[in-house]
Amino acid sequence: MSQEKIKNMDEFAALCGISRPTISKFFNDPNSVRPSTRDRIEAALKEYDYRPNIYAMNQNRRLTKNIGIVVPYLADPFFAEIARVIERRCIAAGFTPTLFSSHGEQGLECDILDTLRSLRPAGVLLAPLGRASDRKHIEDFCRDVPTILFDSNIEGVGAAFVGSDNFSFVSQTVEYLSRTGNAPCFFEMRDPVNPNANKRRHAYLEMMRRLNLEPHLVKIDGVGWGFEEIGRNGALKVLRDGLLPTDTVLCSNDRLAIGFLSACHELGIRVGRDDGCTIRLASHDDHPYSRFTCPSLTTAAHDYEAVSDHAVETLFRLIDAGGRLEKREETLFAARLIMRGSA
Amino acid sequence: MSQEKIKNMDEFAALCGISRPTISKFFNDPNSVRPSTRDRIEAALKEYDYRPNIYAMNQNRRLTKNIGIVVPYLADPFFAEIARVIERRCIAAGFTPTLFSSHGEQGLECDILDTLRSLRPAGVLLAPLGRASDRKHIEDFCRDVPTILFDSNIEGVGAAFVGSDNFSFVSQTVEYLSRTGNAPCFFEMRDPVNPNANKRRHAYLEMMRRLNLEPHLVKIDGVGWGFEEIGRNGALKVLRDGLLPTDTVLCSNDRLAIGFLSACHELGIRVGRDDGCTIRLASHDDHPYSRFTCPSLTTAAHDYEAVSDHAVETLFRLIDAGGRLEKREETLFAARLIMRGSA
DNA sequence: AGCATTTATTTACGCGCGTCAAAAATATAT
DNA sequence: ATATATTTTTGACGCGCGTAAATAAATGCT
Repeated sequence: MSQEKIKNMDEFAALCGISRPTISKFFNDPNSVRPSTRDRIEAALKEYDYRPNIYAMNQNRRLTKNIGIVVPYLADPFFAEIARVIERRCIAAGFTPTLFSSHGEQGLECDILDTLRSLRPAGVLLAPLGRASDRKHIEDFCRDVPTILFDSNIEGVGAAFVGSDNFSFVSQTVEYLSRTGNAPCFFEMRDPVNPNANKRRHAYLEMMRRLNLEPHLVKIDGVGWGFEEIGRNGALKVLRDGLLPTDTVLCSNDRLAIGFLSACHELGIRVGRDDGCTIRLASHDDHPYSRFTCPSLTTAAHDYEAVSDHAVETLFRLIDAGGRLEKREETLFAARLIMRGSA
Repeated sequence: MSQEKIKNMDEFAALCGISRPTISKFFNDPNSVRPSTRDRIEAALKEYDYRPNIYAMNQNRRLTKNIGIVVPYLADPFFAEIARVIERRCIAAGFTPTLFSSHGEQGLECDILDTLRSLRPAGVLLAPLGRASDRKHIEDFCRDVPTILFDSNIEGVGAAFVGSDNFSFVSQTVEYLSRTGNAPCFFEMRDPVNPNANKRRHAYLEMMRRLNLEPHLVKIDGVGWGFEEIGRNGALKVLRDGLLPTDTVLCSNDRLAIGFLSACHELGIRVGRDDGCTIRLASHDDHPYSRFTCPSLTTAAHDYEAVSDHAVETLFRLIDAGGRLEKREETLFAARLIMRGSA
């Protein structure tokens, strides 16, 4: 490999002995040039290892190969994991994904969308903050950029929504817990940011009604994204004050449950189905860590693969269709109950 | 706010009644134009909400405001957390950070560095894969782009390295465990990707030598980034086969320890200092979840803040200095022992 | 008011690349 | 070999913006 550094396509074209527009065409699609030409370019590519400036390309292409991925909080392993899967799918499809985290803040979410406009992405996969989102800002963005929402829905915004069916989650856990022991109370944050939390509460209430059981909501205080800490503190308070209405607890999500487990351990309360256990605990999400808690968490699992796949495929379809779908699609995937040690 | 959409600086300049170069100057530094001019521009900004295309800016600026952040595996909450802190620091300093995850793969790490060249970043904060990195590729990159390495060091590469002092981690845990009970064995992966793992093993051996204690290395099989699973399987095997040489275990890192705890729970082995506990377990990193394990993990904590701050500050200094430092700096931060329930 | 100084405008060019139309070269078919 | 189709080249323009030099306007000072 030669040492000289090539800084633009003109230089590279000169070294190839081929005109720049042809080189440009080649990078757009190597099969669009004659095989002999392609070979010459690829040979030169080995020799000088030049790469076109991707951001300069994007400035001019009708349609870029960029995809924006936005999640509300990347330090949450749930989003980290789903972002990881989605990112890989995009790469495999020949796109250049760029990942952004809103860090739980409305202002940053808006900034990210503004930055994304500059990127001229072919499409965007957006998991909005939810209640904390600036709806109008997101609406405006979606009007200009082909966008698929995932994880949390904002009614009517974006070309499609792909997520999980919260009723499926809660109905399975409630049914299972009720069938195998006492009916659960529902443990949740008083003021959840994520709209899924509200859907889950409603699903719980509805399921309890159907089963002719008395519902109990246990609402705990706390704000922000430190759900484990919030769950732990809430559980400590509830347990110490004897406010738990049942021996069976259904947490709105796994991260709260992880905090709950931590509180139980601290108070010497054993959780699970075994003899000597006084509390059963179940939850929702199948968080990457819920397999490793002590006891392991019984939970309703997202179909991560299906959600990621379908979100990405829908986006590709949207891009192919020129940025518009016939009508807004909403796809919800059912949960899978995973029985582990905690209930 | 007016409805018309402004798509470039020319249009915006026309609407302001101010020349484009002046507008450009304003966006570069609002204080570089006369206050009255600034007011007019800011008023127009409210009216039409225009934002310059950041990627077009970067193509031409001598020095961009871009910063690249690269971590080896973003689904690891440790990196997610440190990336989060660093990202926020950069934003606060007026930079535009872009976050990349190598997903544990050499090929992707190289691709990311190539993509980063196109971004023309003012600087890059890179946590390399470690042993799995393509050293030459990274060296070449660092020659062209001002880069600070963090988390794992590659000798002689980059303008500086900022990380944690592995000896400080291990010496504190070994000393503490030995002082308060039996000396620990060292539980680790047979073939760790992260160079810190090797440093920690050496530190363990050295500390045991100093304390005149017999060292025991427990090496477990497994590849990839699923450390909890690897730790769990390794622990299950070791515990079932009675291969554990001591009742005190020091894990190379918290994620392995989380897996170890899970195995202990499954086998009915109680971990901690209380009566009835048969194993003490400690570890390193102070992983975001180690506070919530059951029992909570005794561990040596990174000084996340210090590492992030110093990495970012060093990068800013590097940028100010035009991309070169007098000589390569290596800064290691000491660990802080955090005594929790597990040992 | 007159002069020096600061700030803004004009003009023109550059960045690295996409894209288009017309002309030239090459390949394929007859 | 000739006509036709395909591919490549040439040349020119555009994207959205930075930047530099020369000129014009506004401001500060005495």
